[in-house]
Amino acid sequence: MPLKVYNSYTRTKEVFTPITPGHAGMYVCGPTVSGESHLGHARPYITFDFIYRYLTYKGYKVRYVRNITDAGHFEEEGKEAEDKVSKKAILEKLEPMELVQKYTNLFHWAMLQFNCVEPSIEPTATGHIVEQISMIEKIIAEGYAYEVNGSVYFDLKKYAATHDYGKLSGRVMDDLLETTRELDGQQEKRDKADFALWKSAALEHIMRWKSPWGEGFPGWHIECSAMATKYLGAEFDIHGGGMDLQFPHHESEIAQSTICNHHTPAKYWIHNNMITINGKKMGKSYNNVIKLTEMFSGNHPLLTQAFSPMTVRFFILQSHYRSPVDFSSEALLASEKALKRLWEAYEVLKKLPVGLNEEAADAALNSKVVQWLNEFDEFMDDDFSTAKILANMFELAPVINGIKDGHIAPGALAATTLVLLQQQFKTYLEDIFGLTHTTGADDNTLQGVMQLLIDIRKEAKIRKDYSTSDKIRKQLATIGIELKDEKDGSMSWNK
RNA sequence: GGUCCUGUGGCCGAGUGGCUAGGCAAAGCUCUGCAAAAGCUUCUACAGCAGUUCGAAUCUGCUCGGGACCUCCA
Repeated sequence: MPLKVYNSYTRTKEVFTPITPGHAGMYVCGPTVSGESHLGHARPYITFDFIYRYLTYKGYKVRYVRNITDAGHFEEEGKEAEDKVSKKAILEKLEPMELVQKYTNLFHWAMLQFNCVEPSIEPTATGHIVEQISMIEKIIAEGYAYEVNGSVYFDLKKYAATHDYGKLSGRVMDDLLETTRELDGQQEKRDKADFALWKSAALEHIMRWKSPWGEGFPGWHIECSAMATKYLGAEFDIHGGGMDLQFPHHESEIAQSTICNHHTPAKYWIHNNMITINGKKMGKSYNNVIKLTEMFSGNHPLLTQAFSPMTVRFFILQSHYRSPVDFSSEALLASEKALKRLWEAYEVLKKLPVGLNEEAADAALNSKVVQWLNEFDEFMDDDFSTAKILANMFELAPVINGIKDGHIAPGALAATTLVLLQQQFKTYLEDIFGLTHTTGADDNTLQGVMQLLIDIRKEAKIRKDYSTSDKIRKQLATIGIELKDEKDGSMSWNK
């Protein structure tokens, strides 16, 4: 079955055909480490994590490059161009690199919480100044950039005359010339829409590098182009990022790389939609940011409780990556419960004994189960429809529980079907969706203690000493261990 | 103002022109010492108006609402 992905560049679903058979190169715009990661950041990195995992599952050897932007952003503040990192560093009284390290560490910590696989290469902008400078030199040599007062700008008008600038973001060049806001250095540009490749550094600027045009720092867009080119080549398979990066970031990347490498950089552009909060995009300018640390601790006015990283991950998986997702405590709570239910079914499934019956006693149920399972790949191949797979899993959960509880005969499903069921759940929940849960089952000490408590409780129940049996169950619940009486008189527990 | 997306049951969310998405919440029942869990059942929606069609949540038009981008942004 071929994998189909929605390509933002062509606005259609296309069959994924990698440039080099068996290999896939993917570049995803990483975070700007001038602040703490928030819930909004969770979306792209979880999205591209399951995309990465799925490509790997499909047998591709994937090179996943995700950068760290630790230099070079411009921000209008009054009339001066500023470097975001430098500015924050002054505020926090830290060395710029100290600040960058701090937020990089926090970002890595968050990714670990979300169980995101580390990228193959995680290049930093500051580590690739040389590459960026040489790329700018090439663009100048090609005649598409010009230097003014130590800054270098991309000549957009010249580019747009022969290239389709605005195709990715659906923009018309003439509109851009009218609407582009006044930015610092506007008067030295040939055209308002021209963007900076290199920016001359004012005296107070801390982060600065020597260049053929004097001391300065790189423009925002050039870093991604330079690093993507270096590690993935002039043309690579997938370029990903949030939808809000389409313009101007990705549009500009296309322009730079096309001139420099004589080739459009990426074959497929994949963009995830935003997380909104009460219908509004989460962002500093809206003052509605929930940091990930706040998410996990529940320490935020908009949160009624703490939500675990896996709940957030599951929440994101429950909707399509190209749909906007509206956050609320209520929605998160629903996800938390849903995940718990699904995971418990999965734990049950792992323990179901596989019989030897080749034939299914219940042929209708068997074929339905097989169909639901086969649809997993089908849905994923159709532009990563994770929500539909989860829906199927919830169809299967009653079947699993039914077998355990005896509502469904043990031989209802063929042995091969049960094995397939176990495999698919493991593959999708753990390997592709990247969900984890520590049950405590791997902790031998805890196992022993629990067995002891279960034995005591069983004895109490036989004596009809319900105050003791209830006490054990209640006390365990307060420390987060749930004890269940099974239908056959046994007891099970989970953390 | 320009460009584009979107409006699904109490809430969150899938959705191909015709066939029950799913989850959460709620109600009833079964099981159980009690509970939890689980199972079964119920709740059948598609902003409004008009059109195309044998048939539309799905296509077209208009109206109303929400959002994104146009500026740093995941």
